[in-house]
Amino acid sequence: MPDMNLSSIHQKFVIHFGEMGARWGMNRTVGQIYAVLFLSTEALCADDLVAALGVSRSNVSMGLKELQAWQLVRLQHRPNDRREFFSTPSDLWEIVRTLIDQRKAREIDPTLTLLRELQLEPDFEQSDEHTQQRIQQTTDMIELFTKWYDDMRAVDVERLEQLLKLGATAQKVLDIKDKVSKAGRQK
Amino acid sequence: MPDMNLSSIHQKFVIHFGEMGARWGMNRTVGQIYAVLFLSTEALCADDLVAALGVSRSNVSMGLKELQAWQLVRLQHRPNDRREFFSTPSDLWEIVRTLIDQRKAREIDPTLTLLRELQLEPDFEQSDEHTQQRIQQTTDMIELFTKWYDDMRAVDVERLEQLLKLGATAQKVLDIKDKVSKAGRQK
DNA sequence: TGTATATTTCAGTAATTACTGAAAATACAG
DNA sequence: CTGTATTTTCAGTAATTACTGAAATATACA
Repeated sequence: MPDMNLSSIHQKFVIHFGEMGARWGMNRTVGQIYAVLFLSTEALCADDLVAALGVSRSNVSMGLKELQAWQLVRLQHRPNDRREFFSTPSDLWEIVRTLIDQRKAREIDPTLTLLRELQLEPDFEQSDEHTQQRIQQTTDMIELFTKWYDDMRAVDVERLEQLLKLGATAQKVLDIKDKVSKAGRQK
Repeated sequence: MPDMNLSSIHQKFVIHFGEMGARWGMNRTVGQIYAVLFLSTEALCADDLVAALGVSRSNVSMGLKELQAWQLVRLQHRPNDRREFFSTPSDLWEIVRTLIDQRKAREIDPTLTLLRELQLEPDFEQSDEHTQQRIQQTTDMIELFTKWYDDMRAVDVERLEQLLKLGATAQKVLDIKDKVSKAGRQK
């Protein structure tokens, strides 16, 4: 329950991010802290967050620690002030990239590792065709998406937009090409 | 703890999916049930899963219900058998699509809805420039990815592969185009 | 309709995760 | 060093989520 002087817009945003926090692999408090920082014009210190959210100081401390582990916040200092101030990157695509990176590291990479290990086991060749295929196909699909994303990672926002829009166009072009060659074969 | 006659490969796979289940927005049992079905050659009934996983019948029932809510399993019947048998789609890209759809519905769509609502609020215009920008940019980025994914959704696996590989190529082409035009301007 | 089989529901309990307050550790100015 | 401001740790507790067994419900068909 935010009990500070947050505007109605800010309040709704923060409460929503709190609710979503859990679904995004964090928890309510972490989500809310992030929401406050994301909308804040300036960097905030732990006590600002306590005031904004009405949770305990220790909870904010743990939340900030987790956000640092996610690399989603930046730490900075002010002259003649020993408190730590936190902010979020101003570039949204950078934030999204970090989020994808982190979730990939937690949700995809361990599975890819396991799948590769399974394929190296002596038992693998002995297991039934279906199991081998499932494991092989899953590995391939993860690798396909991973490689694509690695390419996108490097790119800036304008370029990202170009590339994603291009995907749609390219698909149409390939569709037409396909229809033409099929028609040719049939006649 | 799987206590049935699962091969070493199957066991490791099932245990891993159980551990990951929680990170994927399900829980251990649901993840394990899915893993068993995913590797199984044939459709399985609830009691097969009880035997394979050593959890209670009711737990399996709830797990299957959840997997049905996710639309990740298919229900089928056998002649002269009133039990329900479950299987997973054989097309992996279909499974991945369903997974993305579901997680998008749970993790992205509600946020997009909120962001749009916030922009329609009378207070929105009054709020500071930074807040307006953050909300607007977030909306735009979600919509960009959503539109791209909607295009990819329709496509089959071979085409998907083409398109994702194309992304990387297209990027290189755009890079070169960029360098050339920059060089031209500088000289 | 009755009976056997299969599935679901749900109250109670176990396990996990989140949060707090108090104490400990850290940082630094005088 | 000493004192003060700040952050972290952690044991205890609260809240949430997962799981079980028993009872209730549903289904097929004799």
